[in-house]
Amino acid sequence: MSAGLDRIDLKMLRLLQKNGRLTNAELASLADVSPATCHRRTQRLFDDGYIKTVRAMVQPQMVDRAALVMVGVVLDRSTPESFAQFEQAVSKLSFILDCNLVAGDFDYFLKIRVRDMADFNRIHGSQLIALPGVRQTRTFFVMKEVVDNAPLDF
Amino acid sequence: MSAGLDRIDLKMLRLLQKNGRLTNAELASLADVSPATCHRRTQRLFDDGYIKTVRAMVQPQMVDRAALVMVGVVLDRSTPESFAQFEQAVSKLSFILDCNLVAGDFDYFLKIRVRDMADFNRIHGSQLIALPGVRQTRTFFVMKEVVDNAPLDF
DNA sequence: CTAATTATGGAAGATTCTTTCATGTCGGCA
DNA sequence: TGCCGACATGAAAGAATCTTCCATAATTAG
Repeated sequence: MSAGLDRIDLKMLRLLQKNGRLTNAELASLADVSPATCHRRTQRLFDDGYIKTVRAMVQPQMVDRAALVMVGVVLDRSTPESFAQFEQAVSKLSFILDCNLVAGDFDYFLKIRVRDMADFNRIHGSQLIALPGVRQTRTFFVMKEVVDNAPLDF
Repeated sequence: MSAGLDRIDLKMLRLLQKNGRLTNAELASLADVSPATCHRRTQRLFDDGYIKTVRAMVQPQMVDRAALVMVGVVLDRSTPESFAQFEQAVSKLSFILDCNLVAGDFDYFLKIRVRDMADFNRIHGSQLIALPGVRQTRTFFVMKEVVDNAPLDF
């Protein structure tokens, strides 16, 4: 698997992914190492970039972002400049959770969270179709979230 | 906005979403409350379900999951039983990060992380098309991740 | 086999957590 | 207005945890 990670590192990564609030003492106990070693190893996992951040997963419904929408986007032209312009504009829209350049019938796929359908319609009309170089969008309203942002399995 | 959350709660939620490793003392200082109050409020945010979990965000490349794929799925029949069977099977596949029932040309959208394209092809042939009730799948390989799992804006 | 490098756990001072308690704030009600 | 109850707040202090130092053990290179 990944160079530089032994069995203990992997165990710690999995534990921290499941529960980022484990204290160093708890993690040490679960990973069968001393608190001192655990502390050093955890620091290394952060310093070397194995863990990007630790994030509290806020329940969307609780902060009025219950509606999830997937949007396929086709651009006018498939030039690097067109792509770059689109991507730069997308990065400034905070309601866009995912934006991926894909191979297939679309150029980009967006994952968007908003308050409700009315909110999405407003945003679609005013901000999405106004993104640079957009020829066409196809909207897929999410009716049921079966799996949402599952932890990485490794 | 959300009932039961004042300005301080929202600030704490945003801070914890950005950095789930903030100590209580740090969070208290950033939110301009005493550590005692901060501690009580944080506990309430967890107990009342505003924060689902805290998760270390593991860099996929570092654990050999560099390939991202979006898959649109169409089922044979649109019956509740068919949907339920499909969803139950999907929930057991740990490489599926997102699974959403959508309105539009597909029944479901999947977001999948694997090692590489070869790995996906193997999984597609052996596990995806074998899911119960699948009539057709359409695969969109992600060529560039522009925005990946951005924090909620609220 | 030896030496150098690296990793490990115990120990201890510094920091932080967590609870208690007295005080302060707000809204309802006579 | 004045009183009361419910709730929130910050200071304080014992308990727990963090973080670093150090001597030792394990691993690797030559």
